[in-house]
Amino acid sequence: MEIIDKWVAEFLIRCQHNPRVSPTNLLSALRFGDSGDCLKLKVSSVLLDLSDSLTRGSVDEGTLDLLEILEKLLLQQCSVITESHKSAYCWTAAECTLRFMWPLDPLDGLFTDALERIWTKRIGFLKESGSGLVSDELLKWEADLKKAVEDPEMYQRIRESNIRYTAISFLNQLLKEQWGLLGSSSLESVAQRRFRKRKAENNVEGDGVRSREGPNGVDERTGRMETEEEGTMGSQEQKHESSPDKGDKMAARELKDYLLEIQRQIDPSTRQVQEPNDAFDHSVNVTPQPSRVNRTGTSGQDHIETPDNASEKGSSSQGTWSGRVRPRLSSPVPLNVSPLKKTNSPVRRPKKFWTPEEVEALRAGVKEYGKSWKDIKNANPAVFAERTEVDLKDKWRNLVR
DNA sequence: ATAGGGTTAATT
DNA sequence: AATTAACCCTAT
Repeated sequence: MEIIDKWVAEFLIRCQHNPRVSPTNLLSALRFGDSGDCLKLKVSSVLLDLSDSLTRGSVDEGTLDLLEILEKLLLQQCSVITESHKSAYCWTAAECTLRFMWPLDPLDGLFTDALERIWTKRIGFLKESGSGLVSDELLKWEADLKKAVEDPEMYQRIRESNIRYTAISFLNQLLKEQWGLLGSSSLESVAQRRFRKRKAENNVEGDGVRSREGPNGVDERTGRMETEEEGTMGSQEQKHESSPDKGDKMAARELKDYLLEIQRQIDPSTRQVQEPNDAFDHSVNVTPQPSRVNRTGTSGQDHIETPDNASEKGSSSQGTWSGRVRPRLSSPVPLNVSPLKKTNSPVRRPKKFWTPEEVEALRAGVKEYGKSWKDIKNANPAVFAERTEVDLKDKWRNLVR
């Protein structure tokens, strides 16, 4: 797996909140192994998984797994284990046990099984391996829970307490801390470094290098690309306040190129059959159809919210990837928002006839929701995976005719 | 997001 | 040439 793939994956994990791109799809598509590299990527994905399970409202033994994995990764990174991490683990373990304390008598249900599985085996293993997650708090819980087997009063007290809330609070705190500790993604860091360098070069050579702007003066913002990271470029100067966002624009555009490309590979709904005029030799077949890439907001961090213009043709952006081999992904067709040429639809979506199932689902949908095509589509996402809301509307128009 | 007019390609 | 299904474009 190329390093740039890892970076892009990491970047996506950190900033994407596009529901159409499932992280599990992403990670399996990129297949990274067990090696000690790309730690940031792995940490990011574990955090994302934790985040996901929290939004699903599940605090279970899978959460314990994730916390243990996270500890290993952080140790490889030579980070310290934070208090929130320990507390989150401790309270999650307690919550996992509490879940089996529904019978009134401790010996009735699966409580003793859970005690054995979680506290004796799992945490026993942690103790053996000298894990930092074994805190005093955890040991106290272990003692209390084991005592509860024989002490009905203790059992009742624990049984009625709200452990879950505390566990979730600590998990949230842990997530917040860890995302913060990660800082900029590798991709962003390199992009920053590159455009800084370019800015420096441009300032040395005078004007000249400026590639022209699109016909419609682009108005793009690039969010917080300026956050600092490891001082690898210490000697590069800091003093160029003039034209501060020029480099930002170019870097953002490069990032966006990558994101569009990789998103097309990952997101099946933007993938189509092989284009006959495809001039590239890469193995993946991706129909260039930028207008179809659905970009839902990226939660405040808008690195890539750039209304594109047609000016980024090959020759003008020469310096961009100089000296670096662009990975095997093909170049996306530039989004064309030029006022002169309003139609920029290189290909028409291949015609696909409606199946009886789809028609039936549409009929039922209209019956239930009326002409709320969006609702109908959302009600049966699987059936209508290949249909847009407009498709539904058009089909209905045909049906009632 | 939806409605409605327009286009494309297949079928008659 | 007319009809039709699916798809595209744009104004609201």
